[in-house]
Amino acid sequence: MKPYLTEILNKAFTKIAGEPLNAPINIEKPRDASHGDAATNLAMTLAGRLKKAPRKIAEELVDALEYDSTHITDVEIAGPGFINFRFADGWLFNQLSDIIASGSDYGKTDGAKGKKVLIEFVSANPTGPLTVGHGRNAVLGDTIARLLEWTGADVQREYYFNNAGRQMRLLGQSVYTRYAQQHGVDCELPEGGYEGEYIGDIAAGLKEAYGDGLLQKEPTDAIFKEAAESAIFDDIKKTLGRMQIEMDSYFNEHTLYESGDIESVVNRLRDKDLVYDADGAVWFKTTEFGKEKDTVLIKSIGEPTYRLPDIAYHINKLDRGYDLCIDIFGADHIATYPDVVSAVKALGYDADRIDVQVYQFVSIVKDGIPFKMSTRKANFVTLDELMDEVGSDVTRFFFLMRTPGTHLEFDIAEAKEAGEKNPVYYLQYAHARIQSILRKAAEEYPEILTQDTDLSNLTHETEINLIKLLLQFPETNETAAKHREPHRLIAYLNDIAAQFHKFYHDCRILGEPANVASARTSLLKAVVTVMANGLTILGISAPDKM
RNA sequence: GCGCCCGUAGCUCAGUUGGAUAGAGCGUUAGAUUCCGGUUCUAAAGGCCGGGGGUUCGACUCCCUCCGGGCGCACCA
Repeated sequence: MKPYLTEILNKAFTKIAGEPLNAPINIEKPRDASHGDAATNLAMTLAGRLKKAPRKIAEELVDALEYDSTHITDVEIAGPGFINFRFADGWLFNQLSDIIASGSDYGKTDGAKGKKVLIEFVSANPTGPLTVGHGRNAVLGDTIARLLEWTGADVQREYYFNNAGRQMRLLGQSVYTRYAQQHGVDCELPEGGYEGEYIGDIAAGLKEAYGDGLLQKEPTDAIFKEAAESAIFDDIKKTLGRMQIEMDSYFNEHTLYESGDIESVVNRLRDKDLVYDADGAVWFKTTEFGKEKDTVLIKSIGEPTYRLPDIAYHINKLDRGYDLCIDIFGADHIATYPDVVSAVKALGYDADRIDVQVYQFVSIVKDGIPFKMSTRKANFVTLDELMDEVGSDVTRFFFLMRTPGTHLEFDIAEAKEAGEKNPVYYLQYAHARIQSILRKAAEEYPEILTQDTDLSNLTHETEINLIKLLLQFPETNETAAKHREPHRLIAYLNDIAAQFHKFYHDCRILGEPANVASARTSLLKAVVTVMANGLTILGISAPDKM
């Protein structure tokens, strides 16, 4: 409907102004249904350009407006100069048929068609199981990816990790310690070593495979680190799988060294006179980009800081030809990405192709008290533990229901008892209930499966409102994808469920005349389509029975 | 001290690129339905949108300032 309204408004403008508009027209759904189904503020925005009162412009526009009465039944001017439109029922019925015909494709748009997108998320180093803290990142990243896919983008999910460095060294040594202890050797974890039980499990695995054959090895021997990395990564992938998340690629930071990308970035920045040596270290002139201090890229001991591979990684992604590279970052990384953007820009890339989404931290409340999680100290709640309690659907829903930009207080106890009172059930229940009605309707009215349905039997206000709501699904997906905010979709599905229940209350199917039952059944097919498609985007199941 | 995020109903939160009378859920109160599926619906009460300035036809939304909370400001990742 929007393209149509835009078209007729453009024509009307040309008629009254003698020139084309050449400006976007804002069309939105009024908050108050009494203001119609769509409204534009065009007359108000034109007040300056035409040097006339908004209401006067609105009158001229409406006089000049030519519209198809099978689409629109009413046009009126209201308030300071809004032009309100009311849709024709016949048009709504046609749209409803389209929804049913589109089925599992309904809601897909071409807003991001042809775009190659790489979305990097999770990216936890393999030092331990994924925790509730990683959950928000993982679920947000995956759901944003799904939203972009529904708007036509070609999306690649990538997990970036680093299996070198101090933390991984400590991890290997910790495995050695447990391995030795399991053979009766009296030794202790290195300072800052990993205390989690899973370290013992990995050690036990080595014991089973090699007996005591590894006791002679040094604690720093690669075999311990590699065993740990492999076991932990298997776990991480399993956990992600339980959450319906599958990565397309895993990118090891190390490859940036092997390929020479790291060196190349430093040299290219040096060529631009943005890098210099001082105090034995290599510095990036971030003061050129408005920062108070320059930033170390390579420490005096010759090891790069994490910023350097970060920059190289982003250059690498852009060189791989993605139109858009999205990063899902926790709030603690908020200060680092400006450096990456600065470097990328300085090297001649379009920084708009990098989109960093920062979400606020999840604070954990366990047994009524907040506590700080630490992977090293084994003081955490794993995602697996959480899913054992509440399942994948509730877990995903919990992380998605709020704006990414605000803090999420995750009360473990509340999530565990969430069960029946959790809002996700409101959506799933609506879906299951509709499926049940459809099953019963098919039994009672076998003829509606074969006959054409006359949708004009949908006359109740609740029915019409429901159709109008269903039609907002594609736009909701567009908006949610554009803003990278899945919670908008949740809010919409909530509206759908509520509006359906209103319908359920007002309009019956079983026991009604066949023509009415048939039309209402069609309506419910469309509702169930939107609900199922919406839940699919969220990665949440849409059960037929509960 | 500097930078970023947040402050909306008793609680948890929405609020589309600045739009018309600021919404929902939970909780409270009063009703309806007892049904096609137990988790349903309707209504009421509840608000100086943290405070104060500014921008304009119009501000929860944009700018400035103050207050309050969180996070980040390493030759750690």
